[in-house]
This record gives sequence, C-alpha cells and structure tokens, in this order.
Amino acid sequence: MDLPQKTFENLPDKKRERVLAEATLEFAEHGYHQASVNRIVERLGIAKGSLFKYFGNKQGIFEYIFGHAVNQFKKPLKDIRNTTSGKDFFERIEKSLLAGCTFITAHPHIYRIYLKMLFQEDFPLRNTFLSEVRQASTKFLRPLVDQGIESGQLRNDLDPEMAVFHLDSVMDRFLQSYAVAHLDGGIGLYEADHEVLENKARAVTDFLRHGLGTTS
Amino acid sequence: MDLPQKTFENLPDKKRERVLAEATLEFAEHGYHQASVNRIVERLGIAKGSLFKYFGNKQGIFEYIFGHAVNQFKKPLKDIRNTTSGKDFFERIEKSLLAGCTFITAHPHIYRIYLKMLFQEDFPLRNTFLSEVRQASTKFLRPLVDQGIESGQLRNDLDPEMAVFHLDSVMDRFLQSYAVAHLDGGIGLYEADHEVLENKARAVTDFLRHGLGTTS
DNA sequence: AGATAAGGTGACCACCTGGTCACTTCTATC
DNA sequence: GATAGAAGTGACCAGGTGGTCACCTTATCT
Repeated sequence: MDLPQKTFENLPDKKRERVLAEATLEFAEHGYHQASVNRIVERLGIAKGSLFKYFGNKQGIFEYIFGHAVNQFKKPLKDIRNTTSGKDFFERIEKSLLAGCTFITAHPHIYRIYLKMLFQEDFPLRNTFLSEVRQASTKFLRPLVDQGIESGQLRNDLDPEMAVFHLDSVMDRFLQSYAVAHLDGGIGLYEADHEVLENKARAVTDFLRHGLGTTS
Repeated sequence: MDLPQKTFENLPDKKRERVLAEATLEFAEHGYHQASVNRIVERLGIAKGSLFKYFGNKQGIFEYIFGHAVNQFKKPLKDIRNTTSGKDFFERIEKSLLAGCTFITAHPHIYRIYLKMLFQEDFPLRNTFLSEVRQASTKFLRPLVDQGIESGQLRNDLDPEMAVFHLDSVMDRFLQSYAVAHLDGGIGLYEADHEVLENKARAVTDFLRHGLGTTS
C-alpha cells in the first residue's frame, strides 16, 4: 500500500490504541525532539520499521496524535457555553475551570505536550496549533463577557478585551497549577481531588467578582 | 590546574563574556538537551576541548550560567519593595509589572530559559531553581498583600494566599505575553514599547482593584 | 636561553538518533 | 494447497551527540 496512513487504520483496535497511547506518553514525557522512536518501539515490542510504515516519519507520528487533539479540547468548551447559557457569569467561569480540570484528568498527556509546546519553539505544528487553541480560548470567553455586561452582571465600563485577558490568565494558571508542581504558590491545587478543586474554583471566581480593593 | 573553573576565571574579560553570552543564547534557543556544545564552540571559533576545560561538562556550563541568575532576578524585586514602601498597593503592583518587563529586556535569554524550564522536566537544577524563584515571587507578594489589608486598601475579608495566587497569575501572564507571541490574546503586549506597557500595566491593575462584577 | 606551567587544540571515541529496505511471515481468497 | 498482497522485521546507514587526551603553543620567571 502506498498511503502509509492506511496500514495503521487497518490495525486491530487494541493494537492501534496501544501504539497511540505509548507514543503520546513518550512525547508528553520528553517533548518532540527529545522523544525517541527507538524507545517507543522498544516499549511496544514491535520493530522500528513498522512504526515508519504506519506514519512515514517521526513528525507523522506527532501530527497524527495532535490532529484530533484540538477538537477534543474545543468540544467541552462548546458544551459549557451551551449548557450554562443564561446562567450567572461567574458560575459559568467556575464551571469552565472545573471542565478544564476534567479534560486534563481525561487527557493528561495531551495537556503536558501542550504545555511543553508553549515555550519550546521548535515543535512541529506549533504555530498553527497554538494560535488555534488561543483563539478558541478567547472566542469562548468573549461572548461570555459580552453577555455578562449586557445582563448587568459585569461593570458596563469594562474593556472587554482586557477582561478576556484577565480571565484567561487566571484560568490558565489555575489549570497549570493543577497539572504541574511549583506553580500553585502553596494553595494546594497540584493534583488536588475534586472537592478541593471545587472550593478553589469558587474562591478564584469570588476574587474575580469582587476584586481586591475596597474602593469600587 | 586541577580546578576546571579556575582556568575560565583567568580568561580576559572580553573573551569570558563572549563565551557566556554565546552559551546562554544556545540554551535560550534550544533548551538544555537540544542545545549543542558543537554549535557553541563553532560560533565562538574555539576548540571543543577548551570549553570542557572551562566547565568540566555540559551541565557545568549550564550551572555556571544559572548560578547567579537567581540573584539577578531577586534584586529588582527587593528594590521595588523598598522604594515603594508605604505607597498605594496597586501602584506597587503596577511598578512591579514594569520592573519585570525591564528585567526581561535586560536579560531576555535568561527569561527564555526560565520559561522553557517551567514545563520541561529534565532540566538540570530545575527543582531547586524553580522552587527558589516561585518562593521569591510569593515571598515578595505576601507582605504587599498583608500591608494592603492593614492599611485598608484591600478588603479585610481577603484570603491572603488566594490573593497572592491571583496576583501571581496575572502578573506572570503579563510578562509571558510581553516575551512570547500567541499568549497576549490580542491586547498587543508582545514586544510592546514602553508607553504601551505602561498603559497596559495600568489597565491590568485597574482590573485587580475593581474586579469585574457590579455586586461588590 | 632554558624551564615550567598554563591555555588551546582537534582527531578520535562510544553511543544514540531518525530513517531505509530487502527480506520474511502472516492471512485471506480461489 | 497455491498465490497475492499486506504486515512485520531488524541489520544497517549517515550524521549528530557529549566527552577525552596526547599533543602543541604561548606566557612567565629565573
């Protein structure tokens, strides 16, 4: 067969999933360049030639894994927006935070690769992928902010773009703290269980609601 | 000479600085493992053996560069705390943001290495360095928050740890947006000039002051 | 001028990398 | 059971890696 992709698609489901899982893990642990095809095939117990028949080359493996990752990440956002439509703005933010944590728990390796990609310039697909993800994030938040202003829950003198930036900063860091040590500044988010996460998500949204100052 | 460090210290200032500059750039561009000793010596026009005489091994190069980096980063924070003592809380935050930008402009490569280190687990010194930096950051913010509450500028029902987390999130992201594309969510922070930075720093602190909501 | 020691060199090493391809093995169809 | 074609294999390749070390060059001191 000429198309390398086809061979892989024909594989039995179980094997196909095992290959993807092992490859994803390797990229999650080592990033792109430091990831080793030799290690992947060794762990899988298959020959190196097979993997290259499936995906053509190393970049092909990576692109196959990340081809569908963006959509996996976009869908929960859409669900949140639809199911919480009309609800309180800060409640929607809170729900979004918890949805993010759920995604990370379900796809921890994908999230690790994404984080590595953030500051490592030589990842394949980096520009297209990052701009897509960032755009999805702001495209999700912007309508929430606009609706929040309309309904009178947010100050009507807000700069919406600045509000999106602010929300994005805090929410991203919340998720990073859940997934990576060192970043939670001692508030105990790292690998916290569901109950703790709910409390912290509530506390964070309260800060957003009230601000820090007494002069408002 | 037995001590490899000594040889390097004896070098003429100009050469020593050139070696450090070139090595720092290499690590900033490629991270630790992907950085190439061959490329460094090639750019410097010296023999590989020389570099190994100076630093012993690759990790030695990296550790020499980062040995003093922490202090370079801590000093501006101390200066800010001392020179703005007694001033308005949000003004101090604003000044800190701009000081961060100044540091990044002065040491762009160090900051790039730090960002890469955040999510790449196999950096040498990562644990010690990261915990030191994060601790410095919270140790800087905590007294500011405490004093802000005491002086009545911050709500007295604040959870100080949560406040520090919140400030840290927004400030970190502000600096990342200044240094890395993709992250500023369209508010134009990336490589912005001084005037723009001042405006944005003001806007961000205003958000912190007032919060987002109308119910306060 | 000769001696001593430091600095500087680059061919060489073992090891690992992504990638290839002639070959074997399996499996389904007739 | 023969045949066709897909799936699987692993020795092999060129190129890059961090690291070594016997040798050479330069500077300093008596």
